[in-house]
Amino acid sequence: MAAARLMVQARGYNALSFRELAKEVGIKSASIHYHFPTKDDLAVALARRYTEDLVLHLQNVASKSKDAHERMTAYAEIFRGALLRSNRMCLCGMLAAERDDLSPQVQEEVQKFNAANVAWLSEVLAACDPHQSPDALERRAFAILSAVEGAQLVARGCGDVRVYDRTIDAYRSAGLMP
Amino acid sequence: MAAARLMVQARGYNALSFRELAKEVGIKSASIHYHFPTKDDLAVALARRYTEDLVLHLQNVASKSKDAHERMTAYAEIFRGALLRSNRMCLCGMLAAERDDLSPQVQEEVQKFNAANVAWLSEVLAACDPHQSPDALERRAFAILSAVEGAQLVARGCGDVRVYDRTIDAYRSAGLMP
DNA sequence: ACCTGAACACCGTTCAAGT
DNA sequence: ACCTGAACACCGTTCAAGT
Repeated sequence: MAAARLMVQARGYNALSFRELAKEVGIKSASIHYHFPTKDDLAVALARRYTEDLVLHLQNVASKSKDAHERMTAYAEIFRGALLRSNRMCLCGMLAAERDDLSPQVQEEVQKFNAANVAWLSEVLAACDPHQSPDALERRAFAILSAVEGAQLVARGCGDVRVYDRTIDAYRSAGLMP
Repeated sequence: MAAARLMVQARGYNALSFRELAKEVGIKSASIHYHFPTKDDLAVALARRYTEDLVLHLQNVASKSKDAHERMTAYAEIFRGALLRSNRMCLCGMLAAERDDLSPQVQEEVQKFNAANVAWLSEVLAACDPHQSPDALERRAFAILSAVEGAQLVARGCGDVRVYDRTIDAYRSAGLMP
Protein backbone atom coordinates (compact mmCIF):
# COMPACT_ATOMS: atom_id res chain seq x y z
CA MET A 1 0.00 0.00 0.00
CA ALA A 2 2.88 2.36 0.74
CA ALA A 3 4.32 1.70 -2.71
CA ALA A 4 0.92 2.13 -4.35
CA ARG A 5 0.30 5.41 -2.54
CA LEU A 6 3.56 6.86 -3.80
CA MET A 7 2.81 5.74 -7.35
CA VAL A 8 -0.67 7.32 -7.36
CA GLN A 9 0.61 10.56 -5.81
CA ALA A 10 3.25 10.75 -8.51
CA ARG A 11 1.45 9.61 -11.65
CA GLY A 12 -2.23 9.20 -10.85
CA TYR A 13 -4.64 6.33 -10.31
CA ASN A 14 -5.00 5.54 -14.00
CA ALA A 15 -1.25 5.30 -14.47
CA LEU A 16 -0.94 2.85 -11.57
CA SER A 17 -0.23 -0.60 -12.99
CA PHE A 18 -0.78 -3.81 -11.01
CA ARG A 19 2.10 -5.42 -12.87
CA GLU A 20 4.42 -2.49 -12.09
CA LEU A 21 3.32 -2.44 -8.45
CA ALA A 22 3.77 -6.21 -8.23
CA LYS A 23 7.32 -5.94 -9.52
CA GLU A 24 8.01 -3.21 -6.94
CA VAL A 25 6.91 -5.39 -4.01
CA GLY A 26 8.30 -8.66 -5.41
CA ILE A 27 5.17 -10.68 -6.23
CA LYS A 28 3.07 -11.32 -9.33
CA SER A 29 0.22 -9.03 -10.38
CA ALA A 30 -2.36 -11.79 -9.92
CA SER A 31 -1.32 -12.03 -6.26
CA ILE A 32 -2.31 -8.42 -5.62
CA HIS A 33 -5.84 -9.31 -6.68
CA TYR A 34 -5.95 -11.71 -3.73
CA HIS A 35 -5.62 -8.75 -1.32
CA PHE A 36 -7.46 -6.19 -3.44
CA PRO A 37 -9.91 -7.93 -5.80
CA THR A 38 -10.19 -4.87 -8.05
CA LYS A 39 -8.15 -1.75 -8.64
CA ASP A 40 -11.00 0.19 -7.12
CA ASP A 41 -10.72 -1.74 -3.84
CA LEU A 42 -7.10 -0.67 -3.69
CA ALA A 43 -8.06 2.97 -4.28
CA VAL A 44 -10.62 2.86 -1.46
CA ALA A 45 -8.05 1.36 0.94
CA LEU A 46 -5.43 3.94 -0.09
CA ALA A 47 -7.76 6.90 0.41
CA ARG A 48 -8.96 5.58 3.78
CA ARG A 49 -5.48 5.08 5.18
CA TYR A 50 -4.36 8.42 3.75
CA THR A 51 -7.10 10.20 5.70
CA GLU A 52 -6.29 8.23 8.87
CA ASP A 53 -2.64 9.25 8.63
CA LEU A 54 -3.62 12.87 8.09
CA VAL A 55 -5.93 12.92 11.11
CA LEU A 56 -3.18 11.50 13.32
CA HIS A 57 -0.71 14.05 12.01
CA LEU A 58 -3.13 16.95 12.55
CA GLN A 59 -3.79 15.83 16.13
CA ASN A 60 -0.07 15.82 16.69
CA VAL A 61 0.27 19.33 15.24
CA ALA A 62 -2.57 20.64 17.40
CA SER A 63 -1.01 19.20 20.56
CA LYS A 64 2.30 20.91 19.86
CA SER A 65 1.03 24.48 19.53
CA LYS A 66 -2.10 26.46 20.24
CA ASP A 67 -1.07 29.39 18.04
CA ALA A 68 -3.24 29.62 14.90
CA HIS A 69 -0.43 30.98 12.74
CA GLU A 70 1.92 28.18 13.74
CA ARG A 71 -0.77 25.55 13.22
CA MET A 72 -1.52 26.92 9.77
CA THR A 73 2.16 26.88 8.89
CA ALA A 74 2.31 23.22 9.92
CA TYR A 75 -0.79 22.58 7.80
CA ALA A 76 0.70 24.18 4.71
CA GLU A 77 3.87 22.21 5.42
CA ILE A 78 1.98 18.91 4.87
CA PHE A 79 1.13 19.78 1.26
CA ARG A 80 4.58 21.27 0.81
CA GLY A 81 6.10 17.97 1.89
CA ALA A 82 4.37 16.10 -0.93
CA LEU A 83 5.92 18.49 -3.45
CA LEU A 84 9.33 18.00 -1.86
CA ARG A 85 8.98 14.22 -2.15
CA SER A 86 9.60 14.13 -5.91
CA ASN A 87 6.97 16.75 -6.76
CA ARG A 88 4.10 14.55 -5.62
CA MET A 89 0.49 15.56 -5.07
CA CYS A 90 -2.03 15.07 -2.30
CA LEU A 91 -3.52 11.62 -2.90
CA CYS A 92 -7.09 12.86 -2.57
CA GLY A 93 -6.42 15.88 -4.76
CA MET A 94 -5.25 13.47 -7.44
CA LEU A 95 -8.31 11.27 -6.94
CA ALA A 96 -10.57 14.33 -7.17
CA ALA A 97 -9.07 15.10 -10.58
CA GLU A 98 -9.63 11.51 -11.73
CA ARG A 99 -13.12 11.42 -10.17
CA ASP A 100 -14.95 10.09 -13.24
CA ASP A 101 -12.73 7.00 -13.37
CA LEU A 102 -13.52 6.07 -9.76
CA SER A 103 -16.38 4.31 -8.00
CA PRO A 104 -18.81 6.15 -5.69
CA GLN A 105 -17.06 4.40 -2.81
CA VAL A 106 -13.74 6.12 -3.56
CA GLN A 107 -15.50 9.44 -4.06
CA GLU A 108 -16.98 9.00 -0.59
CA GLU A 109 -13.51 8.50 0.88
CA VAL A 110 -12.32 11.69 -0.84
CA GLN A 111 -15.25 13.51 0.76
CA LYS A 112 -14.24 12.16 4.16
CA PHE A 113 -10.72 13.46 3.59
CA ASN A 114 -12.13 16.91 2.77
CA ALA A 115 -14.39 16.78 5.84
CA ALA A 116 -11.47 15.89 8.12
CA ASN A 117 -9.50 18.84 6.78
CA VAL A 118 -12.41 21.26 7.13
CA ALA A 119 -13.15 20.10 10.69
CA TRP A 120 -9.57 20.66 11.80
CA LEU A 121 -9.22 24.00 10.00
CA SER A 122 -12.52 25.21 11.47
CA GLU A 123 -11.20 24.63 14.98
CA VAL A 124 -8.03 26.56 14.22
CA LEU A 125 -10.06 29.43 12.77
CA ALA A 126 -12.43 29.41 15.74
CA ALA A 127 -9.53 30.19 18.04
CA CYS A 128 -8.79 33.16 15.78
CA ASP A 129 -12.28 34.66 15.46
CA PRO A 130 -14.42 33.36 18.35
CA HIS A 131 -17.37 35.54 17.30
CA GLN A 132 -17.78 33.90 13.86
CA SER A 133 -20.67 31.52 13.22
CA PRO A 134 -19.85 27.79 12.73
CA ASP A 135 -21.14 28.07 9.17
CA ALA A 136 -18.87 30.99 8.35
CA LEU A 137 -15.90 29.16 9.88
CA GLU A 138 -16.62 26.09 7.79
CA ARG A 139 -16.82 28.09 4.59
CA ARG A 140 -13.53 29.75 5.36
CA ALA A 141 -12.01 26.36 6.18
CA PHE A 142 -13.26 24.96 2.87
CA ALA A 143 -11.75 27.93 1.06
CA ILE A 144 -8.38 27.36 2.72
CA LEU A 145 -8.39 23.66 1.80
CA SER A 146 -9.27 24.52 -1.81
CA ALA A 147 -6.66 27.25 -2.01
CA VAL A 148 -3.91 25.01 -0.63
CA GLU A 149 -4.86 22.15 -2.97
CA GLY A 150 -4.79 24.59 -5.88
CA ALA A 151 -1.43 26.02 -4.83
CA GLN A 152 -0.05 22.49 -4.78
CA LEU A 153 -1.59 21.62 -8.16
CA VAL A 154 -0.27 24.71 -9.95
CA ALA A 155 3.14 24.55 -8.26
CA ARG A 156 3.41 20.90 -9.29
CA GLY A 157 2.64 21.96 -12.85
CA CYS A 158 5.51 24.42 -12.58
CA GLY A 159 7.76 21.78 -11.00
CA ASP A 160 8.92 24.37 -8.47
CA VAL A 161 8.24 24.36 -4.71
CA ARG A 162 9.03 28.06 -4.49
CA VAL A 163 5.88 28.77 -6.49
CA TYR A 164 3.95 27.01 -3.72
CA ASP A 165 5.71 29.02 -1.01
CA ARG A 166 5.04 32.33 -2.75
CA THR A 167 1.37 31.44 -3.23
CA ILE A 168 0.89 30.51 0.44
CA ASP A 169 2.54 33.82 1.36
CA ALA A 170 0.15 35.64 -0.97
CA TYR A 171 -2.84 33.88 0.64
CA ARG A 172 -1.65 35.09 4.01
CA SER A 173 -0.94 38.66 3.06
CA ALA A 174 -4.36 38.78 1.38
CA GLY A 175 -5.88 37.65 4.69
CA LEU A 176 -7.28 34.31 3.52
CA MET A 177 -5.44 32.33 6.18
CA PRO A 178 -3.90 33.30 9.54
CA MET B 1 -9.78 17.67 -31.06
CA ALA B 2 -13.05 18.95 -29.59
CA ALA B 3 -14.05 15.42 -28.67
CA ALA B 4 -10.61 14.69 -27.21
CA ARG B 5 -10.66 17.87 -25.14
CA LEU B 6 -13.97 16.94 -23.56
CA MET B 7 -12.74 13.44 -22.79
CA VAL B 8 -9.55 14.68 -21.09
CA GLN B 9 -11.44 17.33 -19.12
CA ALA B 10 -13.83 14.65 -17.89
CA ARG B 11 -11.61 11.62 -17.23
CA GLY B 12 -8.00 12.70 -17.66
CA TYR B 13 -5.24 12.22 -20.20
CA ASN B 14 -4.44 8.68 -19.11
CA ALA B 15 -8.05 7.60 -19.44
CA LEU B 16 -8.26 8.96 -22.99
CA SER B 17 -8.30 6.04 -25.40
CA PHE B 18 -7.45 6.36 -29.09
CA ARG B 19 -9.91 3.57 -29.87
CA GLU B 20 -12.69 5.26 -27.90
CA LEU B 21 -11.93 8.62 -29.47
CA ALA B 22 -11.83 7.03 -32.93
CA LYS B 23 -15.27 5.49 -32.38
CA GLU B 24 -16.58 8.91 -31.30
CA VAL B 25 -15.41 10.63 -34.50
CA GLY B 26 -16.17 7.70 -36.80
CA ILE B 27 -12.72 6.52 -37.91
CA LYS B 28 -10.27 3.81 -36.81
CA SER B 29 -7.73 4.37 -34.06
CA ALA B 30 -4.82 3.88 -36.46
CA SER B 31 -6.14 6.82 -38.50
CA ILE B 32 -5.73 9.19 -35.55
CA HIS B 33 -2.04 8.39 -35.52
CA TYR B 34 -1.83 9.87 -38.99
CA HIS B 35 -2.82 13.30 -37.60
CA PHE B 36 -1.19 12.90 -34.17
CA PRO B 37 1.70 10.41 -34.36
CA THR B 38 1.70 9.87 -30.59
CA LYS B 39 -0.72 10.49 -27.77
CA ASP B 40 1.66 13.14 -26.52
CA ASP B 41 1.38 15.08 -29.79
CA LEU B 42 -2.37 15.17 -29.25
CA ALA B 43 -1.90 16.47 -25.69
CA VAL B 44 0.38 19.27 -26.91
CA ALA B 45 -2.14 20.30 -29.57
CA LEU B 46 -5.02 20.19 -27.07
CA ALA B 47 -3.22 22.35 -24.51
CA ARG B 48 -2.13 24.87 -27.15
CA ARG B 49 -5.61 25.34 -28.57
CA TYR B 50 -7.09 25.46 -25.08
CA THR B 51 -4.83 28.39 -24.18
CA GLU B 52 -5.60 30.14 -27.48
CA ASP B 53 -9.32 29.87 -26.81
CA LEU B 54 -8.86 31.19 -23.28
CA VAL B 55 -6.86 34.21 -24.47
CA LEU B 56 -9.55 35.10 -27.01
CA HIS B 57 -12.26 34.75 -24.37
CA LEU B 58 -10.34 36.90 -21.87
CA GLN B 59 -9.86 39.63 -24.48
CA ASN B 60 -13.56 39.56 -25.08
CA VAL B 61 -14.28 39.85 -21.35
CA ALA B 62 -11.87 42.77 -20.96
CA SER B 63 -13.47 44.64 -23.86
CA LYS B 64 -16.93 44.32 -22.31
CA SER B 65 -16.16 45.85 -18.93
CA LYS B 66 -13.44 47.83 -17.23
CA ASP B 67 -14.68 47.11 -13.72
CA ALA B 68 -12.31 44.80 -11.83
CA HIS B 69 -15.10 43.10 -9.88
CA GLU B 70 -17.08 42.35 -13.02
CA ARG B 71 -14.00 41.08 -14.83
CA MET B 72 -13.16 38.79 -11.95
CA THR B 73 -16.71 37.47 -11.91
CA ALA B 74 -16.41 36.66 -15.60
CA TYR B 75 -13.06 34.98 -14.89
CA ALA B 76 -14.51 32.78 -12.15
CA GLU B 77 -17.39 32.01 -14.50
CA ILE B 78 -14.99 30.32 -16.96
CA PHE B 79 -13.96 27.69 -14.44
CA ARG B 80 -17.54 27.44 -13.20
CA GLY B 81 -18.66 26.66 -16.75
CA ALA B 82 -16.41 23.59 -16.90
CA LEU B 83 -18.07 22.24 -13.75
CA LEU B 84 -21.49 22.91 -15.24
CA ARG B 85 -20.57 20.96 -18.37
CA SER B 86 -20.83 17.52 -16.74
CA ASN B 87 -18.57 18.39 -13.80
CA ARG B 88 -15.50 18.81 -16.02
CA MET B 89 -12.14 20.29 -15.08
CA CYS B 90 -9.82 22.87 -16.58
CA LEU B 91 -7.79 20.97 -19.19
CA CYS B 92 -4.49 22.36 -17.94
CA GLY B 93 -5.40 21.72 -14.31
CA MET B 94 -5.96 18.09 -15.25
CA LEU B 95 -2.66 17.97 -17.16
CA ALA B 96 -0.87 19.51 -14.17
CA ALA B 97 -2.17 16.66 -12.00
CA GLU B 98 -0.97 14.10 -14.56
CA ARG B 99 2.33 15.93 -15.05
CA ASP B 100 4.61 12.91 -14.60
CA ASP B 101 2.89 11.06 -17.45
CA LEU B 102 3.49 13.90 -19.89
CA SER B 103 6.41 15.06 -22.02
CA PRO B 104 8.32 18.29 -21.28
CA GLN B 105 6.60 19.75 -24.34
CA VAL B 106 3.14 19.39 -22.77
CA GLN B 107 4.43 20.74 -19.47
CA GLU B 108 5.65 23.79 -21.38
CA GLU B 109 2.16 24.34 -22.80
CA VAL B 110 0.67 24.11 -19.31
CA GLN B 111 3.15 26.80 -18.21
CA LYS B 112 2.05 29.01 -21.09
CA PHE B 113 -1.55 28.56 -20.00
CA ASN B 114 -0.60 29.64 -16.48
CA ALA B 115 1.37 32.59 -17.82
CA ALA B 116 -1.57 33.76 -19.95
CA ASN B 117 -3.85 33.66 -16.91
CA VAL B 118 -1.36 35.50 -14.69
CA ALA B 119 -0.78 38.20 -17.32
CA TRP B 120 -4.50 38.89 -17.68
CA LEU B 121 -5.17 38.79 -13.93
CA SER B 122 -2.22 41.12 -13.27
CA GLU B 123 -3.76 43.74 -15.54
CA VAL B 124 -7.10 43.48 -13.78
CA LEU B 125 -5.39 43.84 -10.41
CA ALA B 126 -3.29 46.79 -11.62
CA ALA B 127 -6.50 48.74 -12.25
CA CYS B 128 -7.45 48.01 -8.64
CA ASP B 129 -4.19 48.91 -6.88
CA PRO B 130 -2.15 51.17 -9.18
CA HIS B 131 0.53 51.66 -6.52
CA GLN B 132 1.46 47.95 -6.31
CA SER B 133 4.74 46.74 -7.83
CA PRO B 134 4.52 44.51 -10.93
CA ASP B 135 6.07 41.70 -8.90
CA ALA B 136 3.45 41.97 -6.14
CA LEU B 137 0.67 42.04 -8.75
CA GLU B 138 2.02 38.92 -10.40
CA ARG B 139 2.19 37.04 -7.11
CA ARG B 140 -1.35 37.98 -6.30
CA ALA B 141 -2.42 36.94 -9.81
CA PHE B 142 -0.70 33.59 -9.35
CA ALA B 143 -2.47 33.14 -6.02
CA ILE B 144 -5.85 33.82 -7.62
CA LEU B 145 -5.21 31.34 -10.43
CA SER B 146 -4.14 28.69 -7.89
CA ALA B 147 -7.11 29.38 -5.62
CA VAL B 148 -9.61 29.16 -8.49
CA GLU B 149 -8.04 25.94 -9.82
CA GLY B 150 -8.20 24.51 -6.30
CA ALA B 151 -11.82 25.57 -5.84
CA GLN B 152 -12.67 23.80 -9.08
CA LEU B 153 -10.72 20.66 -8.12
CA VAL B 154 -12.31 20.32 -4.67
CA ALA B 155 -15.81 21.22 -5.90
CA ARG B 156 -15.44 18.60 -8.64
CA GLY B 157 -14.51 16.08 -5.97
CA CYS B 158 -17.73 17.02 -4.19
CA GLY B 159 -19.69 16.87 -7.44
CA ASP B 160 -21.44 20.10 -6.49
CA VAL B 161 -21.12 23.49 -8.21
CA ARG B 162 -22.46 25.25 -5.14
CA VAL B 163 -19.29 24.29 -3.30
CA TYR B 164 -17.37 26.20 -5.97
CA ASP B 165 -19.65 29.23 -5.65
CA ARG B 166 -19.31 29.32 -1.87
CA THR B 167 -15.53 29.04 -2.10
CA ILE B 168 -15.23 31.90 -4.60
CA ASP B 169 -17.44 34.00 -2.28
CA ALA B 170 -15.15 33.12 0.63
CA TYR B 171 -12.09 34.18 -1.41
CA ARG B 172 -13.75 37.50 -2.05
CA SER B 173 -14.89 38.20 1.47
CA ALA B 174 -11.38 37.29 2.67
CA GLY B 175 -9.99 39.90 0.26
CA LEU B 176 -8.04 37.55 -2.00
CA MET B 177 -9.77 38.71 -5.17
CA PRO B 178 -11.71 41.85 -6.04
C1' DA C 1 -4.01 -18.54 3.49
C1' DC C 2 -1.35 -16.98 -0.16
C1' DC C 3 0.66 -17.26 -4.66
C1' DT C 4 1.06 -18.31 -9.77
C1' DG C 5 0.66 -19.04 -15.18
C1' DA C 6 -2.31 -18.75 -18.68
C1' DA C 7 -6.06 -16.74 -20.80
C1' DC C 8 -9.38 -12.78 -21.98
C1' DA C 9 -10.45 -8.21 -23.97
C1' DC C 10 -8.49 -3.91 -23.54
C1' DC C 11 -4.51 -0.23 -24.53
C1' DG C 12 -0.78 2.84 -27.63
C1' DT C 13 1.98 2.15 -31.48
C1' DT C 14 3.83 0.51 -35.95
C1' DC C 15 3.61 -0.70 -40.65
C1' DA C 16 2.58 -2.64 -44.92
C1' DA C 17 -1.21 -2.19 -47.79
C1' DG C 18 -5.13 0.04 -49.69
C1' DT C 19 -7.86 4.34 -52.03
C1' DA D 1 -3.35 12.78 -48.59
C1' DC D 2 -5.88 9.91 -45.71
C1' DC D 3 -7.44 5.56 -44.00
C1' DT D 4 -7.22 0.53 -42.55
C1' DG D 5 -6.25 -4.49 -40.58
C1' DA D 6 -3.04 -6.98 -38.41
C1' DA D 7 0.56 -7.38 -35.31
C1' DC D 8 3.35 -6.09 -31.00
C1' DA D 9 3.89 -5.56 -25.95
C1' DC D 10 1.29 -3.51 -22.54
C1' DC D 11 -3.09 -3.27 -19.22
C1' DG D 12 -6.96 -5.13 -15.38
C1' DT D 13 -9.22 -9.22 -14.41
C1' DT D 14 -10.41 -14.17 -13.90
C1' DC D 15 -9.60 -18.80 -12.69
C1' DA D 16 -7.95 -23.28 -12.23
C1' DA D 17 -4.00 -25.03 -10.15
C1' DG D 18 -0.29 -25.10 -6.99
C1' DT D 19 1.99 -24.75 -1.87
